[in-house]
Amino acid sequence: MPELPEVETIRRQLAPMLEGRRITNVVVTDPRWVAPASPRGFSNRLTGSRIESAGRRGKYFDFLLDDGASLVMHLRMTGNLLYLSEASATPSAHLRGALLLDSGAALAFTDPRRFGTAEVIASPEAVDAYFAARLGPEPFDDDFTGERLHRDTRNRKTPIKALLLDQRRVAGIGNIYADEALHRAGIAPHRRAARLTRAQCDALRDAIRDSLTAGIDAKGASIDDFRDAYGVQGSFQDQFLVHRREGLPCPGCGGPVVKTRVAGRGTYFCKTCQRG
DNA sequence: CGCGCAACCTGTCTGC
DNA sequence: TGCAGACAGGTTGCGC
Repeated sequence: MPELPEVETIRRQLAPMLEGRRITNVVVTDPRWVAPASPRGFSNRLTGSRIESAGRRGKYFDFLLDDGASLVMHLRMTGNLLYLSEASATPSAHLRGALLLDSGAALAFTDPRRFGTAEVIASPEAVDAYFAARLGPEPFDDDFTGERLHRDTRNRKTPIKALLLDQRRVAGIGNIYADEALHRAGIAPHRRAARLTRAQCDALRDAIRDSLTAGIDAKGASIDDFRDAYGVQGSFQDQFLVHRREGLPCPGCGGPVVKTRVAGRGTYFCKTCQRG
């Protein structure tokens, strides 16, 4: 579910509601959500802080606090972050924790599969180090170029799809947008990265941006669990070119989309349009 | 270092 | 209907 467009959709909705608000209480209903911190320690650390901004890096939320620390969250597979204008409306199903705000609203984290995380990172420098260790360039930043992608693929025999899923190469792409971008670029997902030409890397860079932009415009893809900050489904799943479309016609040639397995993930592509 | 894969969890769907 | 097994959008750590 939550790849860059889904996280960005929520971030855009939350930013105006959270910025300038003070956290009046924090409830942790699943200790795993904040581990290795303790629920009490997590709650005490955040209570009284003001949220300065709602940022994003890759698939991570980065809520900057007034003391320079950041509250960093990740939805992993099935997490949802819901904005509730009335704190009393906090959902009970799969609730992992909630922040109560001085506006009377609440931010609730739900997650059936319990992979999602929340943690406080003490300083801007520590946040930079945290992301630098895990994430490559943002797909829309100037330093993510076809040239860079070409350089990063040299001597790499891993399938290009596996490389796109590696967050240190480029941040924010997951299984959905990897399939969609590779189709747009006409590249087979199992193609060895080192075999891509410079022109293909240029095309792939553009295809990644186009796929992510389309996803953001559609307010994300809701295959199953994903909801935006107001509990509403996205619509990008209705525009998928190949992902989850096994046996359905390829929008490029009309031939059947095939399902295979690449990098351990369910992978969808068109054998005719993706020969590169 | 590069790569593949299991593990972390729960829910849902498929096939017998 | 019941049940075992496969599979699901992500990330990390381990073994080779």
